[in-house]
Amino acid sequence: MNTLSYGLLSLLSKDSRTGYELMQHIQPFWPAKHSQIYPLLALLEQKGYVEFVHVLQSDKPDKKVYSLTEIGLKALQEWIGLPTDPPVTRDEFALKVYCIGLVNKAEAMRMLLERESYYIGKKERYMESYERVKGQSEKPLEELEIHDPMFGNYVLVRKAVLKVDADLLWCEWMKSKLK
Amino acid sequence: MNTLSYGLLSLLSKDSRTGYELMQHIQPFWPAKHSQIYPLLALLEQKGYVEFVHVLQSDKPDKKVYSLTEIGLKALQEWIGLPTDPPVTRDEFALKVYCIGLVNKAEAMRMLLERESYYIGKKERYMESYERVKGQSEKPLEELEIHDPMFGNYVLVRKAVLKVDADLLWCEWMKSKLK
DNA sequence: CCGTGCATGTAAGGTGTTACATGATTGA
DNA sequence: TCAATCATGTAACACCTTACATGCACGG
Repeated sequence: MNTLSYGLLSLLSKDSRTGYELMQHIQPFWPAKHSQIYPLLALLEQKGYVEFVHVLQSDKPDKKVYSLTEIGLKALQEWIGLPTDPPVTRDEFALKVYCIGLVNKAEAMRMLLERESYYIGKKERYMESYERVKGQSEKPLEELEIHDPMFGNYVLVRKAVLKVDADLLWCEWMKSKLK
Repeated sequence: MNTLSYGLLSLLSKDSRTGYELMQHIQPFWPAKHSQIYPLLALLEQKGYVEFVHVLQSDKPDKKVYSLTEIGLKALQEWIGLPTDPPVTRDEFALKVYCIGLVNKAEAMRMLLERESYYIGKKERYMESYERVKGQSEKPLEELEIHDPMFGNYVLVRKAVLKVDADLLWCEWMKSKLK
């Protein structure tokens, strides 16, 4: 049972989902391709942590809708209390910034602006998520507390926005350094 | 030639270093173990991107001090201009936060405080790096510009501090949510 | 007509971690 | 005395990405 497996259980603790949907929704937390997820779902099913129903579709391909079982829920709850690995980030851009003196100012500025617009796009998508969470929540977001179903979504969107704001602040600061 | 290989060239563009030192200094940008670095250095040497001298030591084990060659520098400069992969972060804690409603408030608070003290420790280490950079720089840091040797270090420490401050801000905000 | 989305799966290859191997010095 | 640091390397395993495979519907 690796972290990705528990991540899949985490998502399934809120909604029943297909492998395809799980693949899409786990990206912000733990990027993974479908080729990694489908075999893990088969394993989780073997262990009895999840079960699925076949749903036949005529226009689209048939699908398997997975849901969490009782013993899957127990495994998930145990995992939450266990020691948590520190986050790991790998950023190719940081390596390039380290030796940015090897290129001229104009080239460095071009790279920075490209990265900045990447962060701007990310921020836009986070704001959309924020609106979606607001729409799906019954209470105003500030009143949500730990046992509300949208609590996790809410606090994680907040985390993502704070992070991308820090990145954008750094870009702004960097631009003044490259003038 | 993968990203880690270029990362090693990036570090070597500033100083000649042993594999062991490269392993230590690349951690903040691109975490890697020595078992991954030593074989890559051998490959880079085969390709002529780096060269090394044996340095015999009596008290400590002998070492190989690697440095960047002319053609290694050219390869590095070309890579900088190439499209840059987006950063990838995998954070087990975020997955747990997503379904944090499965545990009680006290347990959630315990986990949050643990993560907060992890960030506090990180911030301390970044402040130490900041002081080290300040000590090694000839000019005041605010006056450094792109072609100064400490520029990369300076702007990356700044980036790391902004990031960890955002994380600590989120922890503070979360604590009020769990009261 | 061509690409994208939906939906599942396998195979091969590249990347990253853990463990094995050695051995002197230094500090707790 | 036990662990950590320095210093290199290999082997086995786990994890992740890319490519192969199929096929219908829909929009540009």
